[in-house]
Amino acid sequence: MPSSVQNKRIRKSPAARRAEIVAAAAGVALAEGLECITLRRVAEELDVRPGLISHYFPAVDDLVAEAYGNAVGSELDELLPADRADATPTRHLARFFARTTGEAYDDVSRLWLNARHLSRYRPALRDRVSVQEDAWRDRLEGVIRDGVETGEFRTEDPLMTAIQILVVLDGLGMLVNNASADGGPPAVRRLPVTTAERELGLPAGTLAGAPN
Amino acid sequence: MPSSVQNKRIRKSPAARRAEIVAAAAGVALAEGLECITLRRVAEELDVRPGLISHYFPAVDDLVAEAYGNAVGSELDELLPADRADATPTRHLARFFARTTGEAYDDVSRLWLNARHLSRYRPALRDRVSVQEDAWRDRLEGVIRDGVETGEFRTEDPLMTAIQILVVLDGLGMLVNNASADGGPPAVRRLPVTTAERELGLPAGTLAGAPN
DNA sequence: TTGCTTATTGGTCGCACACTCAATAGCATG
DNA sequence: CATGCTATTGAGTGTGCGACCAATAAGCAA
Repeated sequence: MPSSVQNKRIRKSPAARRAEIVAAAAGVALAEGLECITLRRVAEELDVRPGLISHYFPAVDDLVAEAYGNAVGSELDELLPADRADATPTRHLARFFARTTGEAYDDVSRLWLNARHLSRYRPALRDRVSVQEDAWRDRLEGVIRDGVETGEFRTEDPLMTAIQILVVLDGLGMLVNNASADGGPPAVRRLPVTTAERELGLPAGTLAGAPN
Repeated sequence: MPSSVQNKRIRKSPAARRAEIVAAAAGVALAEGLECITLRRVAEELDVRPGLISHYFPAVDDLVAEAYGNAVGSELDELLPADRADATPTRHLARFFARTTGEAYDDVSRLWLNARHLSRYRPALRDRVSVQEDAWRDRLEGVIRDGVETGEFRTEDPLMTAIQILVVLDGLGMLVNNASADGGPPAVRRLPVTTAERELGLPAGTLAGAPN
């Protein structure tokens, strides 16, 4: 008897099952895109019947929004941990750029691009994107503000600087599905770092390394 | 008898009909998005039967790519006319930014965003996006290069400058479906102009006006 | 006017989707 | 061990999509 067939029902607590569903949907979103979050696809992922997904998310749009928020939210925690007690703002920013420049970040770029486009048609998702946009901007602004206080950075408007960095990052992210092979010449890939160093009054190369 | 019902067939030359179909699809793409280019939707637009669209475009993906190329290509001609014999590079750039900053440009921003995401799934579209990307970059680089020659602009690397401007423009375009109301504070909306003036060694405000 | 080429139609097929709901069966509780 | 709650299933509905193809008629040429 093939072990892949699930002949016995597995009954879980609503909270656990719901979390499981969101996690599976987030995985699909990152790997294949938000429009691949379908009742059938997510159900298959968890080896349950599509009706069960509908039971927890009567409107699939809400699952899409939730999955997006989950994926992007935990990525932010990875990128700019909320409790940054141990390292300097400079090291935090360097870590930020090290990760956002890596190829592993492409899936995240794709997800942002995906979500920003799909927002056009799905109100629930649009709201979530706004929330995450604010969260990313606030978190980055916080780091910059800290750096200004310690004297590591120099900028008159931390918020504007944060926005500027994110705009450049988004602009490069637009190319992720397209850029011939590697994503263009190195000078282009380093545009976000260059922008940050310029706007923060840092010598070139300060944020380029790859610390812990 | 209602005039809206088409009881008599209208037979056109293949070239004319094909152009008509592409134009209609481009309109749908700009107004509603590339995923709304369906056999049924385009046929309705032209008051013909869906089968006719299939006849001219056996694979709908090719029509999508063609419609995108048509819309974005003619927008580029509007933005940066190929034969720029009459005005200075500065005036051309000012015109460029005047239009790209206007609200009327939002549909174009949406289309770029749309196309860049959809490229993930549709190879034909992906190729077209690459072509248009190159065209926009080359055209902008040309204007910058001219300006450097006349001494109006000052930059060591016209290509890199062009890319930088387009990246910022794309980054702002990411917000088009989302940005609360107007698209953020004025300082943010002017980011592309600010970037251009900085990178071209121009005094602030040089490119901000709205010439012819 | 007649005939012929072919642009255009009308109808159909199969697929994937979200959503609904009564029936079923895990499993905790007593 | 028996029972009740409810998580889970299975089956079905309706919609919109791309693709396919034989039949039809527009309009040019003879």
